[in-house]
Amino acid sequence: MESKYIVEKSSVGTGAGGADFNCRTGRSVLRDTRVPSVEKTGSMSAYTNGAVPYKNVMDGGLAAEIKSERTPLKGNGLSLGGRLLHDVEKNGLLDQKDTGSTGILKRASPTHCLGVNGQLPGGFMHLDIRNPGKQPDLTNNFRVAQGQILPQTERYSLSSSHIPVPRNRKPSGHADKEVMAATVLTSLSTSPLVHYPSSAPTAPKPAGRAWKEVLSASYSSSTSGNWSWDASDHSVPSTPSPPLLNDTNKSFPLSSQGDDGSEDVTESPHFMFEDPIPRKRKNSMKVMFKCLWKNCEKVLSTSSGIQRHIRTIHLGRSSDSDYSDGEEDFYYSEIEVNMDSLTEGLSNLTPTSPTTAGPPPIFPPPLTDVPHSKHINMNGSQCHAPSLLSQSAPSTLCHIRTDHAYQGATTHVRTVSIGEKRQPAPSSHAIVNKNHPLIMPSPKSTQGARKPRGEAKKCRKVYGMEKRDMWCTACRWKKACQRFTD
DNA sequence: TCTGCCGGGAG
DNA sequence: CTCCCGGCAGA
Repeated sequence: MESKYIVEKSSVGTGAGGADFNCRTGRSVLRDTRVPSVEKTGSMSAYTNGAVPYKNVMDGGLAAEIKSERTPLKGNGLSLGGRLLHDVEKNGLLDQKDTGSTGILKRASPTHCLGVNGQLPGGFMHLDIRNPGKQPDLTNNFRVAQGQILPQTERYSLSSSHIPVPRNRKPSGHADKEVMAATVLTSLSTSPLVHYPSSAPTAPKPAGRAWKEVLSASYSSSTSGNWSWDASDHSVPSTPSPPLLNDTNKSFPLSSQGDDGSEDVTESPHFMFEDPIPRKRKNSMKVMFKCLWKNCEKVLSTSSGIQRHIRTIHLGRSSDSDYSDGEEDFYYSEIEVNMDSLTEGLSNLTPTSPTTAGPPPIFPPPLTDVPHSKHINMNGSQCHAPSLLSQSAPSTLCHIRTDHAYQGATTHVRTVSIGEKRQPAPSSHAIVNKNHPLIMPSPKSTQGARKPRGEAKKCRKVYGMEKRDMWCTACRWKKACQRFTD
């Protein structure tokens, strides 16, 4: 067993890292300690093929093997001896599992699922993002993601893609210069993304990876252009065109070949680029920077300005200090403002929406075709970017779609058996809560209302432990007796 | 202490 | 999903 897992890991090229980014929700999957399912649903679908079915077979065999071992124990009906043996066997199993890198899997949390490679479904991010206190986690997760989600051999592409909030980021004043420089570079070339196929050093890049590189570009500010340009300095820039990644995507079918389980996942890489995004922007369009802090709709024309605003007003940091840990980046977004109707445009940017009610700050979906790189991670990775032509689209579109995708990916239709009176599974709560956060009754409301014990003798009493196999299933499972109901 | 069964883990 | 079991709480 141990060796099997080792083989699996090496064959795939990643270890527990992929496990941490199993963005499938639902108990069974998150709890599933088998590597294959994780890889099927996680990032690996974009990078590997062929290994997954093989591993499933092995797991199936393993399960069968265990089962067959246990069967005789069940049969003898002796609780004590059987139990002891059973426990020993269980311990053995556990020991084995411990060698299978299951611990990390168990810790996988939906809120840690990041759209690092733009493939992960689910609407988790905005949950975390709302809470400023979570930001460090967020950044750490980014780092973890960068380090683990990719096979070793592919990390080269991430050398400059330290997407997490850069603790040592240069002060925002410098950032503007960087932005300017990057923009100039960008304007000299048609689009940095066009170079991806030709400049790829080795094998074709899956879209996910190219996507990461694009993300990295916003911080490397070297050759790949910068999406976070400052509109105040450039009236009509030749914006780098994210949609070109779509072409990259098409060039490499590998990136889109996903197995069944990751269909919703593989859909994501091109979420940003589905639209034939217009490279030419109207002259009247101008990028502004909008504070996303709840109830704060401050819009400034420069990123440094908005960062300063956030830093001083919302984060409570010293205004004269130029220190920035980059956290401000999470609290503002670039918006594209039609200067012809600036007022009207801003009125549509209500940062909150009924479907995203929650603590501040709430991040509306990106309304611009040049979203801030980090916002691409947060919002874009979970939803198809709203059509860039539909600037007037409701700001809730992203979240709505996210929720749909989330449901589609998990689709928990809990079937409650007749005798079963338990509450819906927690996972169901989670799903419903996402859509109806305000009207969900508290799960606690029904707690404590334990079903009163019935008067009828149950299977246990009637048949006794000796004839346990005559018990009803529920009794055997220590559930509410279905045979002798009250 | 026995018993029913809820809640949750494992596969 | 089935199967199992720890542990709570009523009898």
